[in-house]
Amino acid sequence: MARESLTTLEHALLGLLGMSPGSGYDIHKVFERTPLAHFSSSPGAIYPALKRLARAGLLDEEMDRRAEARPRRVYSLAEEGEGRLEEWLREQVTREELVRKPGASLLRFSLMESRLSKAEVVTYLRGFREAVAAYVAELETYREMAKGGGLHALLALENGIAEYECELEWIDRAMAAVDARGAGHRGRRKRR
Amino acid sequence: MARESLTTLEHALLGLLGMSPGSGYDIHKVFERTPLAHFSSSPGAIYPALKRLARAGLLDEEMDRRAEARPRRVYSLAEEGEGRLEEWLREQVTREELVRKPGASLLRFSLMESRLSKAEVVTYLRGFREAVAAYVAELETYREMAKGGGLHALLALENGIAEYECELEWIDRAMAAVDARGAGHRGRRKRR
DNA sequence: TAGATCATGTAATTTGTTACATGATTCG
DNA sequence: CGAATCATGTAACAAATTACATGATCTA
Repeated sequence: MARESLTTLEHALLGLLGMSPGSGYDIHKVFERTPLAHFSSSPGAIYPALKRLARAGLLDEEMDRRAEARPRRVYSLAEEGEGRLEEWLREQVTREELVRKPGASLLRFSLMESRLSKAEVVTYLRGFREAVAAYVAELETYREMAKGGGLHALLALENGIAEYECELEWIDRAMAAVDARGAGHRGRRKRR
Repeated sequence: MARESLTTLEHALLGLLGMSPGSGYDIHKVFERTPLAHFSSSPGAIYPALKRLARAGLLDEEMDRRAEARPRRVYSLAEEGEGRLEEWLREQVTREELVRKPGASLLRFSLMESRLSKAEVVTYLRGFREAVAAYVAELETYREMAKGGGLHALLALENGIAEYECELEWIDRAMAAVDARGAGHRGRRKRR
């Protein structure tokens, strides 16, 4: 059992349920009504994923039968799940992830706040920055080639470059913001 | 047969083969070596998709057996495929597409150059701009909410806002560039 | 009290991923 | 002449989408 690696959706579920336990419908609402919306809120994706994670021992499943209502299955992060989650949170941003899983790097950033130390967060952002900068450089090399092609192709390429440059600026702001804050939640202020 | 709507990959295949016919491996190379890389270059995605499109009558499949080499199946855009492609190219950008299919709106832009008139392109960009602006406005409303949450959540939200604002700037530049060029390829300079 | 929407899912189908298979050609 | 890489796929499997199903509770 237990596929080696989890999907982005599964990681998102671990992260969200790690913040506060909830049911499939709670997750559905988050995906429906917050900017996390690029995940599908379709039940056919969420419920089976929760079940998979529970079967794999990464989530605890608990039946909630207060009162009259239909019983709801409430999921919370199991210990093994914490391990897997933090392992994922510590993964560096790669070119591959940048290109093939847009949003994943940012998702990881937004879920690491309470689980990684400030130093780790800064390291993560530094790696993020490097990966983006390298990709921008790669895209620049296409520019000459694209000049031979059509106008739209060139513009589309420039869209990509601009987008990632904008990401770079954000990363710098984010580093400053993280830095400005005192020692992180898990930062364990230097003893005494 | 013929599912109602095509996937983004299938639309991309129609667009690429509409520019110049080619084999599955040619497509693979494009996805592998150009910034179109967010499509999977895996043969398991490409070859079946080509077959589907050929079966549906949107692509023409032709066996190329020059000389010694293994025969390659060369695909080109069929007439029905042109219709479907142009139909898709004329679709407006929606919030849904922006959120759930990142990259699709830009792909459409880059494939419409030789098939839509300059006026249509400008209209498309105008719609694109509106959709992005509306989405930025939507994200702004979350900002207040996010202040209650953690720092990372707020930063992630601001990343989204910054990214789409950057997209707005690009759209303006693109409109200017398209406009600056003479009457478009399909623009049929005013008679005489 | 009828209709919406909350809350929970299941099932059929399609798509995409990963891994494998195969033969030709080019490179060291 | 052996290894890489070009070029073509197939097969098994996992995952996501779409559509359906069901009952409770709120609301006009």
